[in-house]
Amino acid sequence: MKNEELAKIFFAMSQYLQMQDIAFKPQAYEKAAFTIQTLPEDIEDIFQKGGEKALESLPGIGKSIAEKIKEYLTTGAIGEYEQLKKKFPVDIENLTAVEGIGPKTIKILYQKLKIKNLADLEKAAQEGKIRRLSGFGIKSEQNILQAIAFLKKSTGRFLLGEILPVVKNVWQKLNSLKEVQQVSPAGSVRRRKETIGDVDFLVVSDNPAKVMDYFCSLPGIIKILAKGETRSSVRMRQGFDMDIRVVPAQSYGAALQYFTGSKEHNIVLRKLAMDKGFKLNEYGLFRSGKMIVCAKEEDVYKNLGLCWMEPELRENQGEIEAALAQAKGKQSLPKLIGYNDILGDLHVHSNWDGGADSLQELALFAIEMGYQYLGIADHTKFLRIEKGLDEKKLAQRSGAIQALNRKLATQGYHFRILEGCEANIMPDGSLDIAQQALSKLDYVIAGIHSQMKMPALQMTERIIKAMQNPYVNIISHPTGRLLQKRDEYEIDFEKILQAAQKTNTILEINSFPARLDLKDVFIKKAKEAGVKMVINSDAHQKEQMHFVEYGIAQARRGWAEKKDIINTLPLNKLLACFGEKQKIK
DNA sequence: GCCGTTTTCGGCCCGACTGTTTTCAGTCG
Repeated sequence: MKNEELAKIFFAMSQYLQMQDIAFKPQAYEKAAFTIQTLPEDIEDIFQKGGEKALESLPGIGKSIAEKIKEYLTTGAIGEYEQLKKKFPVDIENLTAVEGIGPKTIKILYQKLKIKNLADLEKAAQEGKIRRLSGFGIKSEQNILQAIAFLKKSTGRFLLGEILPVVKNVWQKLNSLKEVQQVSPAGSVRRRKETIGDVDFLVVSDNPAKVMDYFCSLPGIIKILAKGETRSSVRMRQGFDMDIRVVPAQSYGAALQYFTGSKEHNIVLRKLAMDKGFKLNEYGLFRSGKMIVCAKEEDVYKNLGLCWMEPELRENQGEIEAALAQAKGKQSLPKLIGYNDILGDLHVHSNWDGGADSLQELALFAIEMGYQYLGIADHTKFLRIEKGLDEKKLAQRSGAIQALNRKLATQGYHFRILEGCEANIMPDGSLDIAQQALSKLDYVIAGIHSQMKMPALQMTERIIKAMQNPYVNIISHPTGRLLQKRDEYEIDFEKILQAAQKTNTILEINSFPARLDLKDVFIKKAKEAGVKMVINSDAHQKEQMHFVEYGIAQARRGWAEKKDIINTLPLNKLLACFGEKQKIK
């Protein structure tokens, strides 16, 4: 998959063009880069199937950029990019990663001090050479050193699962201030993106100065990056930044819309506003200089002729068109699955395999969460390291589960523990445990836990073969990615979807913060293909069952509705749904 | 360089904050 490489090149070209003060082209390259980066398909496939014409049909890609993509795919390089690199032999990607350093600064630093990379930059700053340049001073030099130090220890982005608990805590604190009338997180946290760069809070207050003081003195702050009357910015110990903005009450709706983004969503929205004779910015919606009060976000959308939409949808992936259609009376926006719609978790590990908690502890925790059922999906024997169960142990566990079900029933709980397992899919697509043992379970999950670097064709066939097994109901973490660590397997997702549809196999949305697998664009594709999904926590200790919130968020980002997710079904219907699989045997 | 139900030319999102400057350029979101 060359998507990421190409996106990187076009981002770099955008920077190079900015260095040369060229207008508008940089944005064009940036947009193309973004399109490629978020493309669900392999760009090489698109080119092979439809040639340059197919490339040009992608948003932000025209004749010139399509030609460059072709050049890269056929020759492995882009001539113009190579020329730019020769002209400015600088490490753009890493230098722009330094906060406060942009293309113009990079150009000056290269021309005056021959700075090409991070090491050069750090050295020059340490030697006090930067402060002597016109336009720079001691402060800018110090900021560069601090930013480099920050860069060195931070990965730049954080998992939603790491950030959201901190955000909820700060949110609660701000909410309890009497000077605060309204407060909400905005930005990618509000959209529940899988990784977060920094956090934005939006506040309405009758005493902004007090709020700023309070915010800048929160525990866990290691640096105040900016403190103004309406905006402040701080760096947290964990390594991420938090911003706060105070806005007037009559601007709150517009501001919340604006700062929630995404950037791409907003650009389209502002264009739409302009077309209709409005001007839209963070302060409100204006018509010939007059502000139309938008105290609520709904007001902004309504005035533009759109329905309000959930923040998780705002990625310019068709939601604006859908909201336009919906405002005209056509149900087009999805009715997203709610955060309380899940009735049970079907992927939890007990202490029968490597999990931390007993069946009873897990069951009681699930009951506390309001679940009606809980599926125990312990590993099977291939995963020795996780103490995977063999046929004999599975049979023993069955006795324990049935006994516990009886005990819970006598205690008056309307709750059922389901017997499942997470079998390992071997390289040839077979499972690591006897069919006979699987036939006795309520349901079976199968997943890949080894040999993840197979070529696309083989890997796809491997998963499809597992789906063809009449006992396999669910494929766990179908693409195998680990955020910030490991890419997804090489697979042909379209083929996987076709097979899932044909075999009545359910695809998992794994809620583990580093997995969130399926990813949003794949969820959307699965939904469109009519393939059912299940949102599971993959908990190895009971508290991790709360991870399901991240899985639901991911499902919502993929436009999933309640009807697309099988563990929103009551128990009898869920079991009937598993039964569908057996019919094809 | 891209784009088009006012279009194949002439537009392209916009404001706060910083650090350096005396009026603004660069960066960021």
